[in-house]
Amino acid sequence: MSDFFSKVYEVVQQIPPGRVTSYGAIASYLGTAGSARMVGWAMNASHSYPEFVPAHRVVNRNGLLTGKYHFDTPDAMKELLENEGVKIKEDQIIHFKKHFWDPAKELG
DNA sequence: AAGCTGACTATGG
DNA sequence: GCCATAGCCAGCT
Repeated sequence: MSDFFSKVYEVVQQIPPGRVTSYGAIASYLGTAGSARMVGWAMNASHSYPEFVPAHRVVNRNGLLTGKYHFDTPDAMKELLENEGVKIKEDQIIHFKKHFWDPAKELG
């Protein structure tokens, strides 16, 4: 497992319940700004990671649940978020900015 | 081994 | 404000 993937998982695991962040924010925090795709790719590969990775708390910059179809069911991502108090409408997080969790800001 | 792909984002028309 | 284009780079075929 490359360092990049491990670091992505470590950051994602530190996202508090009810909070969300974006692929770009994580990439930027890891010093690989512009490689947001790799963060998404890491999520795609998170199933092979030995620990639980709350990939549902990572969405695109618009708060859109673009990765919902990569879960067991298309509604799994939405239900997980709503279970944590995050409202979803039309596959988009309501008050996204309010729930946004910036790793660079929260983790220093 | 060489190319394609993608859970993204910024930019320009 | 929506559509097209272009960087990004690791894994998969």
